[in-house]
Amino acid sequence: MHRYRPLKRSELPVDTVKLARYLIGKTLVYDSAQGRTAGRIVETEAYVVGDAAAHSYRGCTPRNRSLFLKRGHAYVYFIYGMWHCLNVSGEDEGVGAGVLLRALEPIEGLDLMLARRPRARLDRLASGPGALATALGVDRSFDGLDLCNGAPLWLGSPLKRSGKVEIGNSTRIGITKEAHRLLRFYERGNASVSGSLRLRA
DNA sequence: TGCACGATAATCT
DNA sequence: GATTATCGTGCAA
Repeated sequence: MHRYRPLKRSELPVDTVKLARYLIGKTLVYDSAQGRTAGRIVETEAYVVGDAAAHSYRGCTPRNRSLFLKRGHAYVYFIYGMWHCLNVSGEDEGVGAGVLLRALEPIEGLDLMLARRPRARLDRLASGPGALATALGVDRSFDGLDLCNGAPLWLGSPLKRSGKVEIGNSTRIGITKEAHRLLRFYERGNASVSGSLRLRA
């Protein structure tokens, strides 16, 4: 069995950038009707206050209101007509900012993830934000969910693991505005980080 | 390994 | 009507 426990909201750093870095190495668990899928978070991006690339930049709208919930809530949006992306709100209530979860290293429920993404290699089942949401079965119905309050989708403590984990820092992927900002965090060398070799070095 | 490209729909202006 | 925080395929090297 794997040993991890739900994180309390009080354990989450209050600043969105700190939260993005903090979440690397933590776990994300979804207890669905079909069973549990879980993974180790290996790639995140921060979308901060005053950031033109952030969905919250133009203020609160019906679509992005979950980003304005206090830290630890899910913001799920649909993009490119095909994919869902899962974010964690990062600030106090009324402040719009969040962390995009970009990749997981699969830990539990690999068979279930594979059923949801039949063509994926095992270490790439949840590599990339759209793939991550698909592998877990996350969609818009999860929008606004509190991830720190006993919901079936939750953030968990890290697994014990030997060796030191180095956290890399780079520009964010797939954006045009504020493209120079170093707000992407990832576990160096982990095969489940999205993209090519260069992006996980 | 590294590009280009097409599929596809909600949201906001 | 423009925009978009993507993925998988296909082809070149």
